[in-house]
Amino acid sequence: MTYPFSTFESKWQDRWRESAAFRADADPARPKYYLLEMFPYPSGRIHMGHVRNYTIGDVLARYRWRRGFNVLHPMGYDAFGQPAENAAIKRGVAPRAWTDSCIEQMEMELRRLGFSYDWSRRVATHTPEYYRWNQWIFLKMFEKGLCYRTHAPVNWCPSCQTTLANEEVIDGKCWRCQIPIERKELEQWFIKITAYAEELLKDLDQLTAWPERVRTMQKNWIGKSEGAEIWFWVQGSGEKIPVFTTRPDTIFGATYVVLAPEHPLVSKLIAGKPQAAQVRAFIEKVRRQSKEERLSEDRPKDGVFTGAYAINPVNQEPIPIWIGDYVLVEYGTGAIMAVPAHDQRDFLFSKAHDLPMRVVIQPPQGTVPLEDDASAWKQAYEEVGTLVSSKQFDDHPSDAAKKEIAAWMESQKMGRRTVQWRLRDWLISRQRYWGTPIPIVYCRSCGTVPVPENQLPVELPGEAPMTGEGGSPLAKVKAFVEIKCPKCQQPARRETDTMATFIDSSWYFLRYCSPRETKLPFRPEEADYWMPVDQYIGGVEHAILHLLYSRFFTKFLRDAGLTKTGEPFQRLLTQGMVLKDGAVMSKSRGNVVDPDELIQKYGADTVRGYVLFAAPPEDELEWNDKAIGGIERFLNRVWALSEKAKPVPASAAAGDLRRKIHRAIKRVTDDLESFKFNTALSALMELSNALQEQTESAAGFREGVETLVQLLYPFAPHLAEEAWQQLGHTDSLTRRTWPTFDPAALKTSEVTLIVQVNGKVRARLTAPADADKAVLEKMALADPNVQKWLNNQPLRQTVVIPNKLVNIVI
RNA sequence: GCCGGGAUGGCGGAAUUGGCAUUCGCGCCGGUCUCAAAAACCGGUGGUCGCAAGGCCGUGUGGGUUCAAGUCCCACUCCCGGCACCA
Repeated sequence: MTYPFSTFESKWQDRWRESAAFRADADPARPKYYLLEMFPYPSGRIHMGHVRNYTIGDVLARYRWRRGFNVLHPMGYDAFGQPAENAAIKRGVAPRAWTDSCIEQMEMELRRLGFSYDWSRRVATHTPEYYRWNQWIFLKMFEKGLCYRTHAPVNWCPSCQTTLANEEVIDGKCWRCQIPIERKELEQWFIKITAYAEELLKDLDQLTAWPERVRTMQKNWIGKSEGAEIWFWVQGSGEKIPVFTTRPDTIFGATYVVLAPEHPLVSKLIAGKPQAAQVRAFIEKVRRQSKEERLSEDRPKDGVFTGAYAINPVNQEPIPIWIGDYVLVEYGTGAIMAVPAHDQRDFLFSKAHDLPMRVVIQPPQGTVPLEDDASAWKQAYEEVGTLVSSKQFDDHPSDAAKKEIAAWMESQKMGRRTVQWRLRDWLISRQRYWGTPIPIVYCRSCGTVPVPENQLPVELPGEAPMTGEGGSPLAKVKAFVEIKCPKCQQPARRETDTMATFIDSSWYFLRYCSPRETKLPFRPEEADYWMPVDQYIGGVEHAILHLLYSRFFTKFLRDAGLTKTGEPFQRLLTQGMVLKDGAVMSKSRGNVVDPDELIQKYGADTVRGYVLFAAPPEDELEWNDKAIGGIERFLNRVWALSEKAKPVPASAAAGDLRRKIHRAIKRVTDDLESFKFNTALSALMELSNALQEQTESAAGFREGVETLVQLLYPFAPHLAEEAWQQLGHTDSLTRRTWPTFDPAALKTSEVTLIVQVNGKVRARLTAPADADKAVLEKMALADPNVQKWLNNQPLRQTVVIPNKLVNIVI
């Protein structure tokens, strides 16, 4: 017999909604708490990952309300994206209708879990009221020169039929469909996120309440390298080859230069040279290779001599210019200076093509010097050391020489100090229908014209032919494409690509602050009150993509004067995945557990309780169909206790029971502050077990049950509210002040100490709390068990830790 | 290769931050109730030796510090995640 959850869960959900229990309004007089969970893509039904994410958020929101905070806890839908469009292609449903019905279904299921959202702030990114501000922000960026359109090699997913940002390519595959991406040369829109690279990197240091893992991932992704650009002039021509290096200290050891096969200078260098045909054949060969093939490590480094020479600026030495497949055109300057003695890749290349090596760094004194004959080496020496054969820099330590040589070369106009980033500008054009139209018009006489602000939103047409055969569907909608130029009124064409949907989610947390605002994306004064998000919760799969873009957007909007916040998310909790049989739940594996079915069977509180109890929030959660029964039994017992306590008059708890009650308050409170929901529930179970052993006439029985119900509230709010009412209260627990514990109540008059002999537990003794060290030592030595182990041997040392232990060393 | 995280009973996981290893829950074993089963409730449950009292061993491996180590230090193994011919 389970407790009658089905009769009261919906009742409390209705009551919370009718009383607007979780409605939040900006109120500078009250401390705010902005709690946010990553909003879902409306796929139709919620899955266990959603349940876990949103349950964690709900526990914290309810707890914060009860701690007196003004809590902003909104929910919405990240509603643009490919699944809706794919459904349209497959089944002929209009994306908007499909999306709207998915939202409806999802919201019903979310409501059945009793989450404490301020539903009045709901946003959905596919509405013109929302996406017009994507366009508005895009135009602001365009004004500031942060949006540009250019012809570039881009990532193309042949299955999704669209371009992708670098962040959307995982292991050379599309993040959405796992299909290997291709390179294409296309004209596309980019956002200059690299303009914020330095700040995005630097501010990671402020994010001390983010998981180290996420900060490291972002740091790696941004990839800052400090070094120098060095200019090598081509012998007998006016051409300059800039190379980037992080090791200017090795410049005197540069014995050749290597260009990427795609380097723009190649054709000039080989013109009229006998090597020309061979070079062209090599470039053709490289072009035919896939990116993975070319980048796979431990394959021999292939290359070819151009016939041209460059001058090493520091010693005027002519050195050969090669082309090599290990040099990437998209990083640095697409060309390198090769120092085979001190770079492993150059070392391997020089071995393969019999190129000269020169040692310019010797290991620090006291270690074995390098063999003079470098041809016998097995690998390059990449460590620090002392410079040799480097003219005026001889005997300088290599790490200091990095800066000295770079500065000297800058003064001699041989190059400049510079920084390279791995981060690329963000490609945002998508050749898809279901997204925000890019608010740009192309005019024959005026060129690229931004749509004027007063003409926003550029509405997405309700229908477009979607064939799945590629090409932007909007290009086929005449009424959309053909327009008069906003500047000269001559016939012009609209941009027909849509924006990457990651733009939608890059500022939605600001929109929640003023979800119905019509003049601006959000009201600055409201954002100033609510922002930053105090606690953000979501999956670690967004560690780079969404979190990096959101940080960038926030910084841009700050610089545009709309918000004072520079970092959107103060604290970040990345919840672990929900697994079944050791694997992520998926339809194709057939290991999906449907949350809604479980709610029917066990009730929302049990499902919530289980996902909180089964594992710490950051860890993976292995679903166990049997273990959920443990939570069911626990909640049943709480229900039974509240029924038992109903007729019992209040009486003050004392002694042991009082201690257990206050201990539970302390533990649950501490655990909520540090997100240890699993141990918080353990503490509640212990209190419940302790009450179970009491008769209802025991002093403080009612107090114990009432405390249990109060502490259970954030985890199982429906049951707690119902039980609270059963116990004769008329107020809702939602706004009732969180219980506090009395530190004095935690103390006991007697404590059990352990007695160790040589570090092993040999006896236990009961002593008054805070007893004197000498007294405890005496008691311990008098214990018969201890006597037996001491066996009259002389004592060497005795360690006494009051209230804990006595350790006797013999 | 570089960076980040981890390894504790049959299982999920605890351990007041150096002080009784395994809270709590699942599973399993035994019992109560029942014609029976389920549910519920009660008891037990790291390994090993022992009739018992009790002993010995035990937190990935090897060493160290300490009266005392899951926790600190050194060296390693394996697993998970990120980056990577990035110059």
